[in-house]
Amino acid sequence: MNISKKQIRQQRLLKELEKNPFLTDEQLAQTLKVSIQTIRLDRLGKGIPELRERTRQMAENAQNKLQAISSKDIVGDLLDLELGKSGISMMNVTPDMVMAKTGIARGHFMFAQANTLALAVVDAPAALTGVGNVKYKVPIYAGANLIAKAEVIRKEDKKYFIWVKIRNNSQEVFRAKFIVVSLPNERIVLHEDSC
Amino acid sequence: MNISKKQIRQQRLLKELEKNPFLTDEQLAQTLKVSIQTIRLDRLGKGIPELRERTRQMAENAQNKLQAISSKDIVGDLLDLELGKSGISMMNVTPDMVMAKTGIARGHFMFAQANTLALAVVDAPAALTGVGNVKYKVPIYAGANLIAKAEVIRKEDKKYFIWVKIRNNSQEVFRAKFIVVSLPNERIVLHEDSC
DNA sequence: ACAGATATTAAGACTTGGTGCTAAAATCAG
DNA sequence: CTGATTTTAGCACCAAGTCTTAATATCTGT
Repeated sequence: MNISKKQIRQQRLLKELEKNPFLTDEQLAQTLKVSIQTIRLDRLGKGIPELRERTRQMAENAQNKLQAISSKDIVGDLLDLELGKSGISMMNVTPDMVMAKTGIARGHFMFAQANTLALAVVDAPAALTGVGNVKYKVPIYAGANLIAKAEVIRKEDKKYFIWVKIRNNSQEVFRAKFIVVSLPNERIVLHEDSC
Repeated sequence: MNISKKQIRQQRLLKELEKNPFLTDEQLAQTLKVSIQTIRLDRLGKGIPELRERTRQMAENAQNKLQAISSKDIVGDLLDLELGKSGISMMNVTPDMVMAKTGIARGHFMFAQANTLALAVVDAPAALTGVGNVKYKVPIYAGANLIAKAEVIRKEDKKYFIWVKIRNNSQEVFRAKFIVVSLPNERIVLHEDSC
């Protein structure tokens, strides 16, 4: 039965670290009521790195994720792109995109995927101007693999009319029509103070 | 002139750490061609903590930010809320919300603000279903302080028709109409596999 | 109940990336 | 050239480990 005692402790260890990854071996030893050495052995057995390494990984990881989420210009992975014509992107719905209460993905992620894909299709420093007929058809849950297809359906001077449809397992879950205006490069440099 | 030499070095130090915060004093000493002790003095003078502390702060910070950005159900700060009727929220446009090329805020942030405000007004585990007439009127740059006002303009059974307008300095920059359907609590618990 | 295996604890030497302190050497400025 | 400032150096110490070796405990099957 000692095996299970050990295993239970190791599970507890994992949970504690999930709650608070900044715990030292000493603190862990106290809360789990074993010696430091046992904690070290458990970490070794489970392949859990030491506090500093954990911290470092988190810092890097979170930094990357932040960049990916917020300062990247494409939300989702671009799979295919015909400039000025069409594009396809893929996005995985991760657990942190869903609402805590319901488990349903928050709508702006789909919107972001569609929006950025539309902007990618229009290659130009571009400002999105108008949208019509955005529709969420089915609620999405974590784990879904969303495929967005964008198509330019009309072009008038600087205005692009773009349809984006998102599917999950060949079921359409979202669609939007964007009107994107491609701006000339010059006016854009003055980026202090909105308007 | 030694004062300026020192100051220049300290500026370089800051820049190096901005590029890569994971540098040890030893590495910094090498790249700046001074002794470790000088680096330590410089850090002390500038109030820059040691590598581990920096890493820890980044990890915490980034984690918080991640949670704030992605797992929070409200994007922006809720200023006022009359359930089922109206709501007001505020969001600050930070530099990481803008497109690198143009400095213009990516549209899905405004969408997210409007969307989450609309969902907050309808208090219920709710799924957004349809949108019409989303309009981006003016490009937004970093530093803007966006005020979103949501108003329920019609209600049919479980469907709420909501207008959201976002203003920056009393200038309207965005508007959207959402149709939000409030779901009964029960159907929602089955949150494995979309659909 | 006892041997053998498994698990836990202990102890000591060493590592990284520092802090804090004192002191010497170098550089600069008037 | 002198005094102040800046830069190096050296040493003791710390946290949070690693790695190793060894001693206890605890369990398990017979």
